[in-house]
Amino acid sequence: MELSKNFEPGSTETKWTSRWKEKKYFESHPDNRPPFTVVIPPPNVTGVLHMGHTLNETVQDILIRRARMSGFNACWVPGSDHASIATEAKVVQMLEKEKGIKKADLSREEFLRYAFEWKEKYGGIIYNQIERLGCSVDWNRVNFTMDDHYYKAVIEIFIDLYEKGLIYRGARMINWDPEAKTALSDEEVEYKDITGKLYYVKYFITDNPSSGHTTPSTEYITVATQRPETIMGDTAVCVNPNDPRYAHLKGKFVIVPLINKPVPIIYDEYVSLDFGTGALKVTPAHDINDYNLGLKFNLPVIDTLNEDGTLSEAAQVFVGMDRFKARKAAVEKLKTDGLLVKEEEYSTRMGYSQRTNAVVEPRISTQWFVKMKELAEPALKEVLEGRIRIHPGEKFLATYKYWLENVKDWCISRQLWWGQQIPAWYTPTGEFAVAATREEAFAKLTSIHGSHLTIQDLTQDPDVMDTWFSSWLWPIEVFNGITEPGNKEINYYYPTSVLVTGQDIIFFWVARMIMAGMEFKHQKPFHDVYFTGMVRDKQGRKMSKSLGNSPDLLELIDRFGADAVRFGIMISSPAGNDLLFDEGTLEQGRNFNNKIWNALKLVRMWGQNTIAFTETDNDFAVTWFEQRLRQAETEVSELMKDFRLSEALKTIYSLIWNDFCSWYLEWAKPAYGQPISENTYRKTIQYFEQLLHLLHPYMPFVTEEVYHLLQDQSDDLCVKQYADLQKGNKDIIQQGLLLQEVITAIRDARNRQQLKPKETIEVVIQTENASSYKAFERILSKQINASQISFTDQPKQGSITVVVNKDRFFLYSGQSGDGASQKEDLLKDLAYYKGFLAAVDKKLTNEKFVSNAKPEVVEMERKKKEDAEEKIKTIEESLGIK
RNA sequence: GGGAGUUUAGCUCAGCUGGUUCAGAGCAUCUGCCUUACAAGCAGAGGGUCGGCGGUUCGAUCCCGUCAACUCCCACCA
Repeated sequence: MELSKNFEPGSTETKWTSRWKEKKYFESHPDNRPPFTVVIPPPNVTGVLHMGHTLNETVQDILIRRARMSGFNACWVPGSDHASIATEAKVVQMLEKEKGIKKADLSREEFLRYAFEWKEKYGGIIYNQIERLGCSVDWNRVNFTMDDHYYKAVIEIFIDLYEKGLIYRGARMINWDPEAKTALSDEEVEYKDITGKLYYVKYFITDNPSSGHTTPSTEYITVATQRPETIMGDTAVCVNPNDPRYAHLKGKFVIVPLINKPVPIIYDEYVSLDFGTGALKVTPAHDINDYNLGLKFNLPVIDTLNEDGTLSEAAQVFVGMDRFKARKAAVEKLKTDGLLVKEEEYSTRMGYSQRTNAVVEPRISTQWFVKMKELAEPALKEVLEGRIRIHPGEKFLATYKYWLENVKDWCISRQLWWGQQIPAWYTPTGEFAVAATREEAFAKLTSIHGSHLTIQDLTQDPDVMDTWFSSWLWPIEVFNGITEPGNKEINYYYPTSVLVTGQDIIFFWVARMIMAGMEFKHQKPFHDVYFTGMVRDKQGRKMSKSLGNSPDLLELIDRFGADAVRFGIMISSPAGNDLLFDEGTLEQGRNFNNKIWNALKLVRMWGQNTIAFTETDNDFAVTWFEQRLRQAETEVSELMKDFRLSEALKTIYSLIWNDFCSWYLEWAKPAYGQPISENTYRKTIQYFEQLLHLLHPYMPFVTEEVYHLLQDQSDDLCVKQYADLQKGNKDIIQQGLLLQEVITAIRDARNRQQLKPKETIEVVIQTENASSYKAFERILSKQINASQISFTDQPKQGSITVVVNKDRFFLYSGQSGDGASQKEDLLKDLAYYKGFLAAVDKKLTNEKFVSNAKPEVVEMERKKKEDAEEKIKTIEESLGIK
């Protein structure tokens, strides 16, 4: 069979994807092997995978495939997340744009039907991408956070926590997203620095209205505010009690501008003396600090905003106007009223909704909360005491610790339809019960409140739960661990082995999963956490859909091949470090594919012309590479153990490209037209297979394909088990390095003498250990294109000299060499070694060094000194100095 | 305002527990090659006082302090 010029990823990928699937290699069932479990961080069903996912999935697949080939029962659970708010926003948008339907015109059931249709469509796209990337997931185990059993689990957990007193309902100041019209958790708010304006507004002093006389005054307090549109919600002005400027105003009131309403002046140390004017307008409904002041001083709360961010009836003016328009209008009105003292630029931070990017509005509202303190404690301990290991280590430990130690209650209700509906049932008079069904709730309520109700009177809480309130159960409920506690699967697969995820969701997800694991399973959800960095574009920006700077994964796979994409994303991404996405590394990956492909072509060619002949002249190549391979396998194994995947890949890459292709294959190659010895050929295939085996977790397709093209195989590479590690023989490896060094030095000398590759040279070697050179004489002579090599002849006149260690090589090309430049090179070397020797001598004559440094270090320095002296002697002799 | 991270060749980045036989890789550059697997390749080469300053040490790219630049996270100052 004629092989194509280059590796063709497309057909190979489809072939092996379906073959692996047919053979059910990636399906896992509990058995008596040790499990290696990974649950995929479920991507949102809002769209397609971006490069961050690609990195995550690749890392997981590498770990899973390596475990599978190391004797573990590898189980990788795929799935997706319903992503409550993000998906609902997308569906609403789609309905309006494509069908002209408004959410308000749909019933809850109708809306959910559309949402499920959306999920089917995009979930499918995501799963296809995961498959195209070569991920060895168990497709029988697909989970979705809104599956029936999963839904049930979330409800069960809610009820459980409520009954334990860890969930409560109450009116609090929360983050409100006016665009999605829902509450958000603290973590869903992103702060950005912006330049805003600070407006200085006059509040005229007046008497306490209850005193009867309300004498208008010409005196006023100037208040600084960023938000003049909330003035109508003011219920006080606050100053510091120690502020002499306002000390005389005790008991006085001020007139709230725009609506001319008197409110009291209150005194509290919360207000800084030196910021703004030292006077603060207090708007309890629209600012968390003001809210707290309001509680303290028992101030009324006037909510002047509607849920969509327009001004409410309570504002009295600008009713129905959007908050930002109202701000402008309020400023205009203040100007015309002569109440605006000045406005100035002001840099501040503003909270934005992570999902809709709307400016978040602090708002008082009745929501459901999880008490976090109790849950946080065991989750913190588990990590601090080292039972869950985070990679890379300390970097994230501090962040994790700080967050858990200062964790605030978690607002979990969302005013949305897409998600698990809160299992709380209300009577017309506002009492409620938490229960899984209407019937149970009814039973509970009648037992407390009597039986004057009918079951139809109950209404369920319309809100759904925060998406993370379902995701935090992921490692448990994908094995039905909540709904069928103690089942065979959960017992076998849990705790999972490694969680691979982005560092950006350490609070949202990782910390909460640990809490859930400890609370509901009394056991950590995973042994290790591997944080990947963020994938950024060339300008260093985070790749995101909104910026449109994330390339399309399928297009990349089409252009470079899945293996190349995996290679490119892995080669430059040590754990936890950000990586700039650069197509150059994908090209490198594609070239690597071709390198392997071409090596395959060479070996297959050899296979057509072998000879049952075990001549010794190939033996050094074969002996050397075996040891080199063992050494590299050990290195890779160590690196993998430490999750240093990027470095392990580099090691394999260099092993294949340099050691195997550039050195070994050239060394083992028979002379043109000559057959190769059976032994060398067999060994070559064996080494090649081992290399493919080692690389397979990173580049599954090309390795599987080449494995089968090397020779007929009874098994498939993806399930082939690794053999035990063996130690490489250092002496042989060292000899190989020496040979490489000699070849390179002589080739360099040839280049400097401008010898054409085809011109042969005669070589005389002066060395004390001719025997080791004789062992690779054939290789050496071929690699440097020598017509003859002698260990005894006198160097011919006009030879140039190359020195490697203590050995001298005289090269004679038949034409007069450039003696001057050759001498120059030797002098340069000489100067270097003399400097080197001086440095070593300085150390060895330093008594403090000799007495303080470790003996082996001193010994090494002595060796260096000896070597350098030998080398200098050799060079000097060559130069005829001595 | 706290906390963390980054700063190594022209570019993108490696470098684990301090020792000039480890200052490295890929890309880019230069030289020579269509050599019978591979020009998406082969054989070579050049290029960095490892951000600045100070300290610990016999010895620091690697430890400590400090300064500078960039990045991220956390925090309710109008």
